[in-house]
Amino acid sequence: MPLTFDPIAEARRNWRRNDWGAVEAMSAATSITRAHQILLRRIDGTLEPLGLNFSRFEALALLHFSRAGSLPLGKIGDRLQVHPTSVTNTIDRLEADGLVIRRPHPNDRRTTLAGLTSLGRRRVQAAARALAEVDFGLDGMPSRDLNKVDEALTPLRRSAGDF
Amino acid sequence: MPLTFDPIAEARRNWRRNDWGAVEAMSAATSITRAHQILLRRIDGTLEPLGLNFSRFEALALLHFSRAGSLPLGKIGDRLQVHPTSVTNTIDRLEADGLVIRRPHPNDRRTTLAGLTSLGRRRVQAAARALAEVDFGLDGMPSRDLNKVDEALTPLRRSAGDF
DNA sequence: CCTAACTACTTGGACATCCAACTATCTGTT
DNA sequence: AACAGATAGTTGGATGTCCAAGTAGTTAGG
Repeated sequence: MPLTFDPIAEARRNWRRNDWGAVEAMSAATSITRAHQILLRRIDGTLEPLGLNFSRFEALALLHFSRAGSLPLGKIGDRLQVHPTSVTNTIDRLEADGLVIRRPHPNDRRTTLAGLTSLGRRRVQAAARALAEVDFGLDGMPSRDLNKVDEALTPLRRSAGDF
Repeated sequence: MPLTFDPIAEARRNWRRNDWGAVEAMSAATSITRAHQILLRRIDGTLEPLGLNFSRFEALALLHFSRAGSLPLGKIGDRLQVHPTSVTNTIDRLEADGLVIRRPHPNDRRTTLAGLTSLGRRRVQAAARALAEVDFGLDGMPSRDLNKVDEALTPLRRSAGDF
C-alpha cells in the first residue's frame, strides 16, 4: 500500500519541528537505507532463478576476476567487507551447489582457497548478464544521477577506512 | 585491513574488461550497498548504549511524531517499509524493555496499537540527540553531497512505489 | 443474515550477518 | 629451539529480515 506522501520528506518536517538537528544527514541516511532495501530486493529477485543472491554473486564475481579463479577466504572477506563467518557461510552454500570448491593453500595450511568450478564460471556470467539487463535495479535512474551518487559516497567509504 | 585501492573502482575496471555492461549502475548499486553497511554499523553503534538499534529507533521516532503517541502495528510497517513480522519482532523487544506497550484498538479488535511509555519517550529523545551528534554517521560528508544523494535517490524510491 | 473474501497480527522456518570463543597453524623474539 | 602472540577459518549463539501458513476479526455480496 503506497503512501500518499514522501515518508522521508515527512520525517524531515518532523525532525525540524522537534529541533532534533542534523536534518540533512538524517534524510540522507534514511534515503540510503531505503535505497539499499529496494535494490537488494530487486537484485536478489533477479538472481533467485539462478540460485544466487547478491552476496553469493559478489563472491563468484570476485573469483571470476581473479587470475587463478581462486582466492583465500580471508581475502574474499576483505574485498567484500564482510565478517569471516559470513564468508564461511557464503562459500558453504556455493560449494553445496557445486559452484566453488575449497582447496588447501599450497604453502599455508591455515588458509583455505575457494576456487570456481566450470559450472560456477558459467553461472556467474549468466548472473552478470541478468543483472546488467535490469541495470542492477536502477533502470529508472539517469546515468548522471548514478555518477552523482557514486561520487558523493566515495568520501564516506574512504572515511570508513575502505581504501 | 584497509585496501590500497578503491574496490569499487577496481570492480568498474573488471566489469569493463569483461564487457559485462551496466557499469555505472553496478558501481552505484555497490556504493549504496557499502554505504548502507557503513552507516548501519555507525548508527547501531551509537544507539547500542541506549539499548536500541536503527529499526527500534525508527519505530520509536514514528510513535513520538504521532499525535497520540501510538499507532497500529500495520501502519508502522507501512511507514518503515518493513514486513509485518519485523514489526512484531521490533515491538516485542521494545515492549520487553518497557519502551512501548501494546493496547487493543478501541474499534477494531483485529488491530493492536503500540504506544510509547514515558520511558520510551525519554529514550527516543536521548537517541535522537546521540544520532544528531554523530551526524548519523555521515559527519565526513558536506551537506551539498548529502542533498545530492537525497535528490538522486528520490526517483528510485518513487519508482519502487513508496509514495 | 451468512458466507466468502479480505485484513491484522502472530508463529514457525529459512537465511544472512555479527560476535565470542575455539582449533590449527605460522611468525618473531628471545 | 621454544614459546608468546598473531593469523585463518569454523562453530555456536543472538539478532533481524523475509515468506508461508495460521488465527481472529471485519466487510460486502447474494
